[in-house]
Amino acid sequence: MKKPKVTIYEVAGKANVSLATVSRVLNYPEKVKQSTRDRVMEVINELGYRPNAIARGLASRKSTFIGIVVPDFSRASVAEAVNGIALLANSYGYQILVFPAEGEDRSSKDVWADVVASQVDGVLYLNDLVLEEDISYMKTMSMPIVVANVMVDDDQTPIPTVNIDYEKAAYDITQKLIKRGRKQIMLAQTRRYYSMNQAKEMGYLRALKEAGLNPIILRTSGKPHVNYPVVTDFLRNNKVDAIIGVRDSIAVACLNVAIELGHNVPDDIEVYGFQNTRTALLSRPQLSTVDVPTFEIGKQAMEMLTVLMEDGTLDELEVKVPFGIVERGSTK
Amino acid sequence: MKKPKVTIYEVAGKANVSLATVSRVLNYPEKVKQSTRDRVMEVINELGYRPNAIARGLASRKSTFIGIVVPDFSRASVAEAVNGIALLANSYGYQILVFPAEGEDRSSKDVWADVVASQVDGVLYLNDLVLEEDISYMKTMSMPIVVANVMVDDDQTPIPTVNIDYEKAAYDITQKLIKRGRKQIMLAQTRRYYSMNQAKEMGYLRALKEAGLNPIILRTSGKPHVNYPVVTDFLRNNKVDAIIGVRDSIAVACLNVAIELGHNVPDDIEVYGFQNTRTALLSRPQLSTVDVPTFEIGKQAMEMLTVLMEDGTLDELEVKVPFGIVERGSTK
DNA sequence: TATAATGATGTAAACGTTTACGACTGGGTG
DNA sequence: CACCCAGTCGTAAACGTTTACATCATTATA
Repeated sequence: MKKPKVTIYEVAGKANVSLATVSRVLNYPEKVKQSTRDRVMEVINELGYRPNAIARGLASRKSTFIGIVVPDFSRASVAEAVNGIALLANSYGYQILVFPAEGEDRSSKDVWADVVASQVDGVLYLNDLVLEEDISYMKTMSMPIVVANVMVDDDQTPIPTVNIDYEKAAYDITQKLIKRGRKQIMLAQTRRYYSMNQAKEMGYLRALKEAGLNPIILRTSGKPHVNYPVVTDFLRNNKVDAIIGVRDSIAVACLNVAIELGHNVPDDIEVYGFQNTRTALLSRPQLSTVDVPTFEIGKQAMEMLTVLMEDGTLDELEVKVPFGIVERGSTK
Repeated sequence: MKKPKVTIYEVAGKANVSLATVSRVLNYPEKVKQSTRDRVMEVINELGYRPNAIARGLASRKSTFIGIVVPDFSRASVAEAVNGIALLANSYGYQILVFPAEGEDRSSKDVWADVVASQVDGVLYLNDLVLEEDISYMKTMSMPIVVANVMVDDDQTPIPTVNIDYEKAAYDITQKLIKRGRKQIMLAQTRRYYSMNQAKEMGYLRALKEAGLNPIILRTSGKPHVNYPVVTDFLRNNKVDAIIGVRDSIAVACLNVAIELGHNVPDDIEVYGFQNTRTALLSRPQLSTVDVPTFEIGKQAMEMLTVLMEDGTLDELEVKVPFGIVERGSTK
């Protein structure tokens, strides 16, 4: 039952070489002669030897661990990003360590303290609810960090980020609606402050201002069950001919309410969402939405992190991956 | 910029004690005199000392790491479970290491090899697509493992699992439908083999058999865009008065198609889903579904793992957490 | 043929902890 | 006063690697 871990010593012994040589065939194969390399590899396979990652980390002073600090895995945007990260991390030989960021009794301070204690080589920050506190911690850390799918307000000490241009995306869809003659365009915004949603609002406002239209903004929760009554109430009392939801789920809620109140979608009211999640396909009519390539964002972020860890510096501090706009039944 | 890591030596020096004492105040505070303990703690805070987790792991021969092997974070069931795991792991002082299980070029063998190399103290397996190969690996490992939200076919060497009784859940809702007079009850099943979905099918079949009814099973993909045409086609050619989808998303797809074909939900056709995800709230009518407490499952699994790691053994090898059935507009 | 350069391997010191063991106190016991 | 014991603390050996440096063999150069 108990399988005694096989160490580098036993491999060395059985292969009649020193442990340094074994280490070398693993890390710098070109530095050891073909014949001995083969012999060592054979023993390694025979014994099923796997280097102890912990010891390796200690000796080499790099852990080959990267940390991801994440508030909530069930948010579609982070889950997909994690998938992208995992894919790349693995092929680069990095292991992923998870730092949950949203416990009741867990302060930013605790989280970042854990991060430094864990000796990770780099950190990916995926918290879309951006905390000022976190930002300031990140700035003082000497560790490679990249931030994914978060807007960090521009500043003296910039932090590497990757995301899409949410401002422009919102601007684009708002403008589309305007061009189709819509005048009362409502933005269904979250109550809580999310940097990305703020960016969307800016784009929305910019487009409206250019067209000389007035904004109609409803701030509500992201949770469907508290959503419905609020939206229903709002839509009863305000005349609206288009709706942009900052998330697909919010947009779908609005869409459903609109239909229930007797409006026709998309004839009376057009609806756009944000993200292109699975839920966008499950509404009737299906939801038009901004396609955010979250998986791609995760991959990009990981890519940036690896070069940051290797070179210590980055050419592009802020990469924007392209977004798409997918038109479905909820718009014309 | 570069912050030199502070080690236990510096703390010891500044506090005028040996490094052993510092280590002791961290690990066995009761073994050191109050006054020196205070003094050491003061220095620790002053210097911002954090023990190097890697070195600690090497010396103590336990890593305080646990691994989670996960196929896909974007599946709602695993994302929530991970949240639960993270919450508990943290309060127990464990760090979470991620082992992605579903790369194109990654075999089970690779995954498990990584797991042993990483020196984790225990493993949580969340792959709902259960691979025979993985199971057999798990059985040979000497490591504490618990499997969450997966049914492992009973066997000589049982593996600790936690999930809900999917068979019974399916049985229960099927029976409810039968009692309400439904005769043509269709099961919308996944094409791919998932152990849990298999269990649902068993429960469905059992209830039908007891009532002397014939099963109507449609096997299709879980993905909405390939779903719709298949379901549409099927529903055109088969008479059905109730539908059970093995996932909420599938159920919603069926619900939408049914309405499009002119049926009335829930009068002509009742629909049940499985999982109680957000999407169940976003359909019209809202979806009745089996509530699977995934978060709770994750917590339980982590709980079991900790006792397994401490004691090396478990009283209950198979815990079932209670499920609920939530009735909404899609059923009567 | 002597010497330098190169390649292949071994030796041993790190890396930052934990922990068995031993040494030193001081107070209670007989 | 001799003894023992509990409470504290320090010493030093692990833990399993990586890697600078030393060593030795081999080949190229003059």
